[in-house]
Amino acid sequence: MDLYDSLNPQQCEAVRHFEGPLLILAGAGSGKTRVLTHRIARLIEEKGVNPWNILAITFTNKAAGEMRERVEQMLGSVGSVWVSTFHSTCVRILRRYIDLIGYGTNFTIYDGDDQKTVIKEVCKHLQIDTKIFRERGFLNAISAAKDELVGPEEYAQKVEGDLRLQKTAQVYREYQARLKSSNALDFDDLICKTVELFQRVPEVLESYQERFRFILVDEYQDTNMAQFRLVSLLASKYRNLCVVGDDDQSIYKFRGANIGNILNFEEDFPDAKVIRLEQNYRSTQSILDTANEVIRHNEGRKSKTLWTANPDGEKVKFRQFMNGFEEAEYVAETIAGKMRGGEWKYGDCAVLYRTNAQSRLFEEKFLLANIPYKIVGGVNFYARKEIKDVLAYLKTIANAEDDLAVRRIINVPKRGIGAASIGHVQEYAIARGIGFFEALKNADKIPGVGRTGLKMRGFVDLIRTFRSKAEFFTVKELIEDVLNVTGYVKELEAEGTEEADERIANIDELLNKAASFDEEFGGEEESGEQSGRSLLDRFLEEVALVADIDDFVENPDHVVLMTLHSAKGLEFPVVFLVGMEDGLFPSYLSISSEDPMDLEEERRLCYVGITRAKRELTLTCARQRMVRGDVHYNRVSRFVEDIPDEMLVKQESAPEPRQAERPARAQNQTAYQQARDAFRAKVFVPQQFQVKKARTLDYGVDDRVRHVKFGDGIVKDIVEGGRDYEVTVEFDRVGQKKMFASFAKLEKI
DNA sequence: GGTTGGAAACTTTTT
DNA sequence: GTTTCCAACC
Repeated sequence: MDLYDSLNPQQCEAVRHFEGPLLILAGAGSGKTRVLTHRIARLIEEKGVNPWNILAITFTNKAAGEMRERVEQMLGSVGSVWVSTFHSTCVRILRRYIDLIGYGTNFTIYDGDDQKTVIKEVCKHLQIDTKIFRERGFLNAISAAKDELVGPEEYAQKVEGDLRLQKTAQVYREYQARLKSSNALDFDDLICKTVELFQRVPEVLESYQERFRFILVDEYQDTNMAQFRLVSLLASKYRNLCVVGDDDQSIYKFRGANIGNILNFEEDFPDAKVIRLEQNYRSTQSILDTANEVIRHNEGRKSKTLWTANPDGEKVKFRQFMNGFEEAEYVAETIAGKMRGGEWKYGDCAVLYRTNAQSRLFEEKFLLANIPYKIVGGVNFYARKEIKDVLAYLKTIANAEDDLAVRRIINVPKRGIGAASIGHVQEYAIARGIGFFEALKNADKIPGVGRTGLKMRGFVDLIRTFRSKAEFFTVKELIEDVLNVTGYVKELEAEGTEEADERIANIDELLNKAASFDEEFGGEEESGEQSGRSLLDRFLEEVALVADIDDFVENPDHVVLMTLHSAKGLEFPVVFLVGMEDGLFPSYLSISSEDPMDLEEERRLCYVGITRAKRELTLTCARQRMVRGDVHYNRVSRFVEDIPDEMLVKQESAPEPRQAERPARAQNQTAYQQARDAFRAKVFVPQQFQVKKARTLDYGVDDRVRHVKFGDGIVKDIVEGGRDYEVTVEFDRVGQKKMFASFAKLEKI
């Protein structure tokens, strides 16, 4: 058996380890997935462990899918090895036993939007002024409490004395009560309700302990307290727990990840074996040196130094630009240049940034340069309005208790059921302690509803019809039927706007996903865990737990744009790490935070970014950047300053590639190039004005001037400011306006 | 009950 | 700069 041939000694040791706790500290690119898959293969093949007894947990579906695939490649089918994410593992357990702690097993899962809706209603109900107490704050606090396994009651006890926290406790309690009455769980609940189940019903815990005799956890540095407890409970009987992680890549503290879980593993499991994987197989020496220099500045880490047998490669490049436009343009042109060279494909390149908002500039430039690209993240596909609408129909059909879904679609498309009537029904429902849909059935008896009751009756019948069809329809057929009967797509078609077209395209995409789901699971005999659950239920569940990154496929030939967080676990030959500016990355919040750990987390994020690169890495930044409409002047990121000069190729922002290519372009001006030049002119003119400060004005007080948007008017006042003139104009049509001369481009008439 | 315009919030990262 | 939300009108 050549299981060990391709492994280095440390990897071998990790694979060979059989029973007892094992901590694998795996540096970036050190082949941890390979170790995990080999370990699973060895347990089954050499140690005769029943695949049924193995549980492998990851954070994303993508990681889970990859691992399953790789194990299958080694062993053939591994149908019964349980490889899945924390969240879907918990859902599978809860679908089976959650009735033991008072929920229905057909519970729905609320996403972030749903949570926000509930919080809003709670605030209204408790008469909390959301101008003073922000909804977001409540949600964060509740999520943090759940991460720590603190329930509403315990929370209320803990916060005595502090008014703000007491409000939070009130909101928490009401929020949780509403979720329960809707038979819904939020993401955090999935974990903590599973823990609660295990603690309250020892028999269930025991059965899973028996089943999962060997547990492997990936990305262990990102586990929070609740997840840690979950794993500990499961592993406490056989203690065959193998965790893999890298404290230097812990970047989810904001989400409750507790870096202590990995740093203290040896205390929690004193007999743990610890193995370090320090050989990197991914990057060149230059890239690795850079990464080591950056992360070296962090305190409180398990010391390790990555090394590689790979060649030095090219030095890491660093460039600073005047503004974000030039930065994006440089990246676009550099990528275009690489394509002409023939050595690289689009798919080899990735642009990584700190915040999603940065993607727009790159998107614009890539469009103009005809560079195929894909943006990962931003608005999750399943969070889009049209998708949520369709899914709300499906949820209503599947789970009558999901109030949120029912209320979402009761008037979509318009049925003449307005907010007032909905309010009456809801009051009725709350007063009687029944669900919203249940109340709807009695609509004609509810005071204040009046004739709308008839329309509500119609809606109830509609849903009933769908329900009976759902018994024998595939998911795709059901969605199509909903769209046809309700006229949802027709309404969009009638709009005829670009936006409506995009929504229709998204719905088509959803139909495709439904079709492939039907194909994959439709014919399948319902097996153990899933028995008694309809295809529709399972579809909704799958859809509730996917992240945008999960749909990311490596092969297609397009440049990928994503946040540093999304990029974790991925690798690319050519990486552009953009926006390396103090205030953006590290973020302003982390710089001004009292807790130095916040800055360390940003530095780890930077480390993650650098180590995504296999062959070439370019760091860029801009001197001035538009943030929320106004200009910020940023210094070069301190992380770049951490890197010794001699390790970087620094180039000042002289735009030589552009000049070099000009002549060629002039000869062969295509339509798109003209369009691009026009766009460039449009974009850059205001920038020039800004720099030039409009020294002289060709109009004065009392002159008549013309404005592009406001029309004609009379100049009332001109005030000289620091670097511009503030002009007050009395317009004929729109009245008095104040504006800056360099932006307003007023014309004397 | 629906439409529209203006104000306000947002931008750190997400299963 | 963009999106979301709410109030005032139709």
